[in-house]
Amino acid sequence: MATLNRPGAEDGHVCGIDAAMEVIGGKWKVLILWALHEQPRRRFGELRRVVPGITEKVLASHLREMEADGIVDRVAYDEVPPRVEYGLTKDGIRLSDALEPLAAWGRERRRHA
Amino acid sequence: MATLNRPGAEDGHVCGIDAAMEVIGGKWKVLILWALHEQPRRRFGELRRVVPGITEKVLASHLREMEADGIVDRVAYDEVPPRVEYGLTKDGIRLSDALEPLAAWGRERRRHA
DNA sequence: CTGTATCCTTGGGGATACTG
DNA sequence: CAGTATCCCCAAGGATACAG
Repeated sequence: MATLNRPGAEDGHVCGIDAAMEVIGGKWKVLILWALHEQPRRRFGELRRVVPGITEKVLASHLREMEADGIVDRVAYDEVPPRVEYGLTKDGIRLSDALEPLAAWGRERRRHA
Repeated sequence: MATLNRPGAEDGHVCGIDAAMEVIGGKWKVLILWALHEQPRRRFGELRRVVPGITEKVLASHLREMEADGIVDRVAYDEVPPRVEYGLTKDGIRLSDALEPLAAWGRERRRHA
């Protein structure tokens, strides 16, 4: 187990979790991650449908941030009408896998709620 | 793997993760969790020191929310000066364990950053 | 279809002072 | 020591319109 006030944490992170939290901290990011983990190569409009309640603007900005964080990749096909497919990078897949125990905890908790 | 648009998700949660995210979503909550996982029975002032940057007000409100969520327990001793000790419930410990892979992901990512 | 561009709102969190 | 009580701020997110 890592130490909280570990010497050498000059990057502003005291443990690995908060570094991860910065990446998945956006309001809808884990849902987007989950959607792409369930089925990759999803299109923009598809994601909008599968993540109910999100607006175009927020979906777009979240996707862009996740791209910048190296967990989502974007493939644009030069067609008309335009087609864009989103998927997970290797790192995104590993993140998604790392999220599974947390998801199990949430499911379990809901069962007993 | 759970389905995103699972029928029967009338509680507003589409998968287990977002239920978990609601619990750990506060800005400092994972750090508090981590601190109590490392060493339970910590006192208020101790937590304030070990979670650098947090204010009294936010620490107090976070602790109260985590208590309400059933992951933190609070024991007040009737002494003067007052003494209060915070720890994790069973559920809090399980949550903390479920967070470990995520922490590992964050640490790994920092190594390669 | 896949997005920008604007404008606006809200509540989570910060600063500070105070109390039992 | 372990917290409340106030006041305040601002960035994340929402609504809507428009564009290539």
